[in-house]
Amino acid sequence: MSIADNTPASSARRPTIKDVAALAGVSIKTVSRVINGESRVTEETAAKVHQATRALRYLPDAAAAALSRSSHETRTIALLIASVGNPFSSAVFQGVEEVATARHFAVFAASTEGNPETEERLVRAFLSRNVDGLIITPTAVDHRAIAELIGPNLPNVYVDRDPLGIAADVITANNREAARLAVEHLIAHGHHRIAAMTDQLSVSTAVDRRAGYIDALIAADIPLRDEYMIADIGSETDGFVAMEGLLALPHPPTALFASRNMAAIGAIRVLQREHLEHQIALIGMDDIDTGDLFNPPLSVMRQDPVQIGRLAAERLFARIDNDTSLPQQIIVPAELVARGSGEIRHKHGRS
Amino acid sequence: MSIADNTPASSARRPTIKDVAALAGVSIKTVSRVINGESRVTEETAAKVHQATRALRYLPDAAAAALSRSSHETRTIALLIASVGNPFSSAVFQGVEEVATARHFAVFAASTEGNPETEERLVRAFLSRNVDGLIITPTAVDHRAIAELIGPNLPNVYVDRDPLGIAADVITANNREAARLAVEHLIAHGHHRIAAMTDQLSVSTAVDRRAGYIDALIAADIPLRDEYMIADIGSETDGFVAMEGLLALPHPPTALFASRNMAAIGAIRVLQREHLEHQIALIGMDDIDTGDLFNPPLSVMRQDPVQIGRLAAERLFARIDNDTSLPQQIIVPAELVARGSGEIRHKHGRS
DNA sequence: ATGAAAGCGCTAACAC
DNA sequence: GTGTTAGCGCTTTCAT
Repeated sequence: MSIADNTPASSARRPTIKDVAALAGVSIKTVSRVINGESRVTEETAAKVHQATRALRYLPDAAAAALSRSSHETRTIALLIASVGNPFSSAVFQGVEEVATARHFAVFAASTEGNPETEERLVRAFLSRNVDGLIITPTAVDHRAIAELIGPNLPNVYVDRDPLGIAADVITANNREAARLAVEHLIAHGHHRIAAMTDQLSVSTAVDRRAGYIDALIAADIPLRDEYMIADIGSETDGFVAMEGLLALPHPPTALFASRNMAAIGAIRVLQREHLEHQIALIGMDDIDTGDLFNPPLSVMRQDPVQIGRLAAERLFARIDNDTSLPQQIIVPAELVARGSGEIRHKHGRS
Repeated sequence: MSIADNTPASSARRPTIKDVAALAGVSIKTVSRVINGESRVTEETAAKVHQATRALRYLPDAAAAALSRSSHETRTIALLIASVGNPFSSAVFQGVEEVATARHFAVFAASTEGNPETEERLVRAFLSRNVDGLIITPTAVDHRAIAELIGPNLPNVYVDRDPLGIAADVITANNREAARLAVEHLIAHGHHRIAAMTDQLSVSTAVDRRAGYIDALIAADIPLRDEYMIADIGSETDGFVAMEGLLALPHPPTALFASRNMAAIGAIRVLQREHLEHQIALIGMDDIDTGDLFNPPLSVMRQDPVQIGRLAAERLFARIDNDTSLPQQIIVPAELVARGSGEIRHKHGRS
């Protein structure tokens, strides 16, 4: 150790396979064999290599390995969700992560925030990073451009909504039926003046849930009223404002089907403020985990977003494993959870 | 086009920089220059290249680029959260994503589920994938091994909890003060018999919040009671069971500080079942977004996990940008949100 | 059972 | 302004 110790500090560099080979006194190919568990190596040689990797804290460079591997697989998938801040999206992520982890895949997750430009930017970013597949919550636009971008050879699966203009694997809830059941439940509790709040109608789930609402009313011979069918609810504030509007009608509804959790939350805030929470029935869709603690406890059509995520990941891995069957549409049924707010009966006599 | 068209289908392969160069009639280096916006290229040449990239739907291979770039940066960071299913973790993710997206970085996100082995496995997986930095929610173990794994040159920042045994950038809430304020608030409403639920005491946040609870009691000359200090609450069920235990005491508490949202939720379920929700005061920590809709509305010390995520990401990017200052401890204050449950006064006369 | 050489897709360094 | 060469860290192919 000289006074001016200007050895090119190898400590700053991450060790490479070369360093391991040098320390173990073998060729890099042998190190590669040991790391990848190819068996044609002596116990003794393998031991030397293992010792060297541990001594250097060597971790293989996955990107370099992927590059040289003929398949180019990175053991990485991408997940595009609506928003990291949305409990539904998080639950989907949870399901995806569960399956991906079991397969030793890493997950890139990002939010589109419903924005098509963001969606496309993210798809490009992840394609560029050589993901082995994509799970996408589609935004409300023609998805042919996205599909062309992804190309015919890279596995991709859609969740929550049908992508417009393309045939692909899709995992969704039984939106239309679930909405119909919810509204039938309200009708069974004596309601005729039933309002519905949905997302913007360019989103397939909104269309489907609205259709289910209409199905139920028609089946019960209840005339549709335009002023009860509120679309474009994209935030709690939208739900809040819409509920205020409903209450201001000459004939306000006696029940509400809120087809998104944001809509339900906004509406409940108004109902509680007006002390109508025990007068007007409400069924949400998208569960809120603590809905049982609300005043009154919130009845919902409970989707199973974790399961949706799991199934999406399983479908994706099936494609990654070269399943070439036709695109599948998988439906995860929602179930009615009656906790109170949806069982408020219509009291005849209110205006 | 011959009858037996067995051209090696170039359509199956992703186009490379070579394909673009060939189509544009230039060298690959020129394509590289155009892609990376290095200016020393004729307008005309650039146009040809752009046209070729569009025609082939070319996307550069980020991994190969990173490998050849001397810095080896991948514009990718990793985030280890407690659990994707936990709203607090999701909010942290939201803050991180916001900042990362602005810097055009992609985010690997994964859950440790509080498991040290999982944490180490994930760190290895992400190091191997050449992330440019890590944001970690530390599990309750000595982190020197993890720190050695990461090495001295890779930026890493910790969130929510102090990592044990190492000095590093950490972003946390003001856990001790927040807990003290919460308990003081309960004392100010006439309570002396105040219980506290915390996580396992190997987690720094639990220790700090418990200390704040003790601070408040000591300052008010209220004797500590072991049976009121419940640790190891790791799930809603734990909170539920603990609350049942508290109610079964000879002298049950008249107020509760629930230092995790799971604890609060479990406790409220018991209180509602026993119709005590308007008798026993409760303040949570970790906000529940819809706590205002509970019966009664839930008072909390509201942390700002999105802000914690943002600050963590900003700190990480500062390190990535070669900030070499000493490790920083950043505190994000929690604020008292008084919505009702925490303002229930002690009614003298109850046993 | 082990190693040498070529090359994955790209950028760095240097030529012209 | 543009092209050539070398090489990032690894796996593949082929030799020994």
